Amino acid sequence: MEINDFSIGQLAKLAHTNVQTIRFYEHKQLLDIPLRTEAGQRRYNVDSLNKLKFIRHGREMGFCLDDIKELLLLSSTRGQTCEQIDAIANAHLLRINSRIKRLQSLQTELSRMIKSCQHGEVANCRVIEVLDDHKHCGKDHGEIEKI
Amino acid sequence: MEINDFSIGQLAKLAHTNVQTIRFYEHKQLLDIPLRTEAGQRRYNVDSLNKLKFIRHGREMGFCLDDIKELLLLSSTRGQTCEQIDAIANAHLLRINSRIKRLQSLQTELSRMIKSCQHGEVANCRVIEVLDDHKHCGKDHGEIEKI
DNA sequence: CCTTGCCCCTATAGTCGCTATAGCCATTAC
DNA sequence: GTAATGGCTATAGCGACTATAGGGGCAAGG
Repeated sequence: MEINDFSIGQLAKLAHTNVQTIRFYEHKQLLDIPLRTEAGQRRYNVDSLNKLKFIRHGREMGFCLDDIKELLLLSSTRGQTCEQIDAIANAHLLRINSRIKRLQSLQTELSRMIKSCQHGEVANCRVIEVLDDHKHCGKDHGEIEKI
Repeated sequence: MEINDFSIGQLAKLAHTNVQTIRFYEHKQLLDIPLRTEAGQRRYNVDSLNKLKFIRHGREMGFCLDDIKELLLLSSTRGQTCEQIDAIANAHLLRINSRIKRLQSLQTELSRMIKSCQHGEVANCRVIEVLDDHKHCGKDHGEIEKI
């Protein structure tokens, strides 16, 4: 394997990704269309590897692919201020914050529910009671946020 | 609208759901197959409504449909202990706890990153730097948990 | 009588970020 | 010769819906 010419399998190993994911990113236009060998196999270089690693880092931090696409674009326009980059990061942070809040209130509700269950018969099970409960019905049952 | 015979649209309103979701739950066998009018329209009663509300409450608490299916089943087997119910709830609580932890560490990392950005040029942007960073490469890049 | 509007029906595709499968081709080792 | 490996494309699957296309029935208004 030369340092600047590897197959999709080699690229996958180097980036700790798997092969289908790379083809998927190509399809989604996050990775450029690579050169091909005569036999039709994709060939990559260190630039592809760096781009792929960038994408994976972004994913590890929870950015969606659209954000990452934008970040990739912005990151290559050296010479401008990073306002837009910061905006994307900040928006992401806000999403994370609200998701944490949502999960924490679920956590509270769930543990209270579980604690108050007497572990007796199903008929008296507190968990079922809560789920059966219609007290809160008719209120704001909008979208159920992703948890 | 009689109290014990309503259309899918009426049921949807009563449960603050939408019509397709009801058909979807039927397809997924969470709701029983309803009776039909001569014209082929679904007809529901209060039992269907209660079951649907149960499902929605479960979803609001973050249970997945498989869990809810199980909970529905267990809730109708009156006379047994609620061990299995508690197990489902506890497993769910654990999932929520670990998701909170994951999100909190992302939160920390993200806000540190944003804070340390000097809001200058893209070339020096701390956000891009972190995403470009290969220090952590080669370590445990397993699955990316859902956030 | 005809149109408009509303509600219902089925079947199918789209979301997101992959993962997995089927079925094929090319290279390499034995 | 043949088996293993790794590449290719195209397509389906996950979860929990949502949305769309294309159709039918029924009542009120013109």
